[in-house]
Amino acid sequence: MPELPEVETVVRDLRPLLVGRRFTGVWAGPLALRKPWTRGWERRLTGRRVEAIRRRGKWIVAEMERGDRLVVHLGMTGQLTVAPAEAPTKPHTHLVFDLDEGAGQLRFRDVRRFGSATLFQADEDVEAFFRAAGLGPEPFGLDAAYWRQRLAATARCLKAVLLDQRVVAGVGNIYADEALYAARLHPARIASGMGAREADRLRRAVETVLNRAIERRGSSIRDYVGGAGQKGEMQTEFRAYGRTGEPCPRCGALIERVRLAGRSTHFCPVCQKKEVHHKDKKGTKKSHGLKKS
DNA sequence: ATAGGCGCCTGCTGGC
DNA sequence: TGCCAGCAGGCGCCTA
Repeated sequence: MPELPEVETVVRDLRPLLVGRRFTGVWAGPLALRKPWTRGWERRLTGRRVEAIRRRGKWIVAEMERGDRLVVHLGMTGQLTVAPAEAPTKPHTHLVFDLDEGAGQLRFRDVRRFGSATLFQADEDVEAFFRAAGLGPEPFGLDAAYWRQRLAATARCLKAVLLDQRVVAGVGNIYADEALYAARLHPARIASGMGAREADRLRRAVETVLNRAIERRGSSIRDYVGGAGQKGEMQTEFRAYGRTGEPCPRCGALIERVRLAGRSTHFCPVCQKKEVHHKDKKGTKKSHGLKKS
């Protein structure tokens, strides 16, 4: 569920609730998450203060005093929230951290258990972990050359490239579709066949879509909530994702759904042309006015 | 090396 | 009403 905007919202919500607080008790349920929980974690975390919390791609990193790093991934249905200690614990809650000074509890809930929580000893270990996974750069402020180069280097379709966390970290299925729609690029286009201008359209569309989603506090379709438990609003602004059979907001053609890179993919078959237009040679720069009727 | 497919989990929805 | 296939915001492992 959570892509970069959702994870960013969680981190921003949690920051004032967690930073400076101490874990006074730690509990883990019996069901395993995606990665085995670190041996001796209760002892290492109990009594420790949270110094900072940050995001990297779709990962959440809580920086603990004395160097330990708690690294959380929300998978598809993960929720990381602070709640009052007396609030009922919902089903599928797998980790609970008691906070000092009546600040409540940090709780990790995850119905499908595709999420994970891992304890590292130091920042260097977290960085080594991200490096081993090949985690790519954050998608903001990248130069055009980076996109052009990464797209040129692969014969995969655009949808697959956007979902690849090694190319750019943080884009998932929703925002891949929304960015391709905004850039008017067909998701099945082969990445290496992109022109420089198209590559730059995609670069800008990814940034624009993600920034807008952060402003709207992410998308809540089913499970997603921010760090204080409230839903996001971006789902009301989807142009392509989940709108199969509805009219395209730009041209009125019906949004189609196909399967690409193993994922449901939504696009407008008219605005997002599969074949490249060769008409933008020199003279006809502003030819987009022609596609009326 | 790289690209595609499957499995991991649970819950919900739509069609028969 | 009931059942079951299909689907879901992600990722890692296996194979060709």
